[in-house]
Amino acid sequence: MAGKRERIAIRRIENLAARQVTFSKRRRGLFKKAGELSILCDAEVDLAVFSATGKLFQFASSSMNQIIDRYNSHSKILKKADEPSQLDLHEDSNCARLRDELAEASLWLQQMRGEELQSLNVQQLQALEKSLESGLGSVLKTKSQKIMDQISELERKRVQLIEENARLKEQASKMEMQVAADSPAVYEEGQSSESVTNTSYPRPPLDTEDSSDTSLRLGLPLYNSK
Amino acid sequence: MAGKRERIAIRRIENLAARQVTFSKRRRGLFKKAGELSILCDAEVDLAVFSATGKLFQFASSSMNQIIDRYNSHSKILKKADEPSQLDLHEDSNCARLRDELAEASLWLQQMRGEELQSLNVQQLQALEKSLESGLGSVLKTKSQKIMDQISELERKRVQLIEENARLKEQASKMEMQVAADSPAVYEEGQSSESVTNTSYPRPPLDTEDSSDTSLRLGLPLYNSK
DNA sequence: AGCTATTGATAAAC
DNA sequence: TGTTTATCAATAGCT
Repeated sequence: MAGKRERIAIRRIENLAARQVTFSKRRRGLFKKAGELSILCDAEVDLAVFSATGKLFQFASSSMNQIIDRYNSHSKILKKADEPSQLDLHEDSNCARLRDELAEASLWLQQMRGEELQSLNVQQLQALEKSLESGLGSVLKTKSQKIMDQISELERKRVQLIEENARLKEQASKMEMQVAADSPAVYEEGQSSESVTNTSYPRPPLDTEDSSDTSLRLGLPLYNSK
Repeated sequence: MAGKRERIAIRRIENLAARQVTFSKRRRGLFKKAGELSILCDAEVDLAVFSATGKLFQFASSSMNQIIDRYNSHSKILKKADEPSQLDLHEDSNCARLRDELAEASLWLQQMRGEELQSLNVQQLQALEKSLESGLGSVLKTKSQKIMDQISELERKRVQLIEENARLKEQASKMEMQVAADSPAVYEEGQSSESVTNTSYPRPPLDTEDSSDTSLRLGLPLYNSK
């Protein structure tokens, strides 16, 4: 009949229909397991899944997140029916206001992230676009400034090191001459002479420790939580 | 050896040790499946799990949520750890968490608007930049789509009106001929003839009512989601 | 949407 | 916590 199942690699399913079917199946499985974990282990589990088409599916074991669900789907009615008194009796007006504000803020955050946009009209979308462009501009400006600051700081440290290096080389040179005066037969001047010359034309390898630190913070990601 | 597995009922595991073991195992399983779903189906998956002791575990498939994790998890953990019993302080902890969440959301909204950026490091700024670009892309896409939809709708209505206009003009023409037959001495044909001709070359003023309606929806706000 | 053969998850024991 | 094993549960490929 059916079911010559094979293991599948965990990478994006290219076929659209197959991807949608798998999404539907696995999503239900995930939500089921989320619910089981919250019940079995007395844990709070908040789960949100956005399909590639932007549709939102949400699970929340806590009452607070159930409130946010109100904005999105049907789940409120179901959850409320399960525990009607738990929530309604304990909430004062202050709490209710907080919830509303949070729900609104959440919706705004979603929309700034490009989700839940269908309910907005063209003018609202344009306002959002303007806001995002403006924010992006500030972010880019701040980032540039921070990077420039780091470069300046790096340059300052580099100059400092060069000066220190020159001092040290001069010191070494003096000591060497002293040593040479004590035992004139031995020649070891070549290396230190070259080093002193180099301080006039500083080269990258000099500030090894400092530059590696800075370049990490500048460009490369250190962590990936996924 | 080991492993005479039995099915278990989905209810709170009373034994603490067993509950913790199960929490650890099932949590890992849940996060694994969350990751698989996000990759396989190109979906965004955000998952947060609080243990009964208040420890937070989070998974997020989007870059922004990864940053949110790092940015906020510390305070969340501290806040949660302060609450000893969830039964006694259920109401208070709810409110406290609401306040925390709201504060976090507000900060994020500010930062997405380009404010309060100084506390972020370059890496966080870069993630924010990426998120804003992504959101902006979605907004532009949605806006374009909405505008195109409105144009299509407008075109559809226009065609409809042209057809209706043609029908009406034909009808009028017939009635006129009838009238002319009744009183042949009176000449009034010029106007109607011109109108019929015009249906072949539709002009803007024809769809007055419809175009004003559409331009309103295009440019001016009709609704406000708040 | 249903149906199975398989893979995958995990309860129990160490 | 990590490992192992026997079982149960989820689901890939078909219809």
